Amino acid sequence: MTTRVEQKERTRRAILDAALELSAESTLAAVSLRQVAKQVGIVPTAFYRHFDSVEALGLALVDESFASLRTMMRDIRQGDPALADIVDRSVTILVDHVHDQRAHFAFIARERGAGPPEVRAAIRHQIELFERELATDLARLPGTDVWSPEDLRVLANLIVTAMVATAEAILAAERRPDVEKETVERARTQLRMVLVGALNWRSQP
Amino acid sequence: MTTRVEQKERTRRAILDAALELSAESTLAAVSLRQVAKQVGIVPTAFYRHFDSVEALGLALVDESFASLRTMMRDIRQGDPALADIVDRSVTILVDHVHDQRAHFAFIARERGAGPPEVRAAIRHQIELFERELATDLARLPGTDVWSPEDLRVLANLIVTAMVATAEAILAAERRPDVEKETVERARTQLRMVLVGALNWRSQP
DNA sequence: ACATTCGGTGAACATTTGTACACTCAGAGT
DNA sequence: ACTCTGAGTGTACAAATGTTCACCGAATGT
Repeated sequence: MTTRVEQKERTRRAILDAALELSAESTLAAVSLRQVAKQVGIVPTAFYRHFDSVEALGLALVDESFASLRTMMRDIRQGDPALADIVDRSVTILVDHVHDQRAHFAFIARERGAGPPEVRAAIRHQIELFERELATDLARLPGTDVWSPEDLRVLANLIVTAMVATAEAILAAERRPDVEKETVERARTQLRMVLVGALNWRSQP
Repeated sequence: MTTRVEQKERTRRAILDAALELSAESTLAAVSLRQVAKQVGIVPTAFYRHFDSVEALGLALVDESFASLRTMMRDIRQGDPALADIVDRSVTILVDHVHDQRAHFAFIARERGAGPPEVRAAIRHQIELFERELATDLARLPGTDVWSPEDLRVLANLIVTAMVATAEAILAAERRPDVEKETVERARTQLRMVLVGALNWRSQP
């Protein structure tokens, strides 16, 4: 026995999952409404009961994907800041979440560059918000009080860029643990390099 | 008066340009053979005289795009290494080339994440080669003699990642000089931060 | 001068696409 | 009990897709 809203939500989920899966080969822009419908097991026209278009579907997926990203961010904040192993912990959490939310991360990585303009813009905006949050987090770290707000934003941007690249590399590593381990180790080293740079910032020209 | 090979080459170019332009809205994966043909002004079947498929076209575009990237790399190498303003010069050259080869850079940025798997792989490979070249360049800089080859690769990867992100940001800035200027300034600062980190590397834990 | 090569043509095809429209029929509100 | 709402159905159609095939005609090699 199923209530009406339950059933609708279930179908909606099925559509989202189908789109996630189908877009994995290339792009959401290359996914047709009919493909999604077939995969879900509904008739094409029923799609419109849930989304106005495939693009609207894409925007919903962006929301969903970044919601899981925020969960990750919360996890990272969860620990003692100013801890020595903050780098290791952050990278580990990132890796775990990429494994956990593989489809979502892959979706963002793909649609960030390709994908309908609106979707692209939405992703860009979310990443920017992300950077801002990281910047305020960094401001709470000891030793950053001599930093200008702009430099903090610049640093946050660099870190986010590196982490996005790391996530993409992990996705590309697919099921090769050795490659992945190398990627993770690289990310840790890079973060440390950046931190060394940060700590010595403004002490030289 | 046109020789036969000339005419063929001209049509080939027209196809490449059309694909570059059409794929700018979303992705090459979403571009149909017929769209390309129509844009070029040839009949769909004539397309096959030049490429086996749209994917093959994509691979050709990857080659072309990276050829122009190598030109840029050569320009950067052209100057006195170990120069103090090496950062400024490199960033300036990057910006110029992004403007000059806008379509190619945009193509790579898009198809790197989306696009047919083969195209993705080709781009990934080229970027890796790029990293390697940068690593050997870095090895020639003074002060890097205490670095391990692995750390050099890691550093090169970080720099390339940041530069790719910078190029993407410049493309996203479109025709807004203020945003672009900010982006460029950010890239310079980031490179300096990374260099500060690099110079102090191994001198701390 | 003549035969050949080959880039481009044009018709034809089976599929797939997005969307419109009228419909059913079970759960929800009264 | 009775109506109403709305998710999902089924049919239909014009448009666009990739690929095939036979064909043309001008530049090319001999």
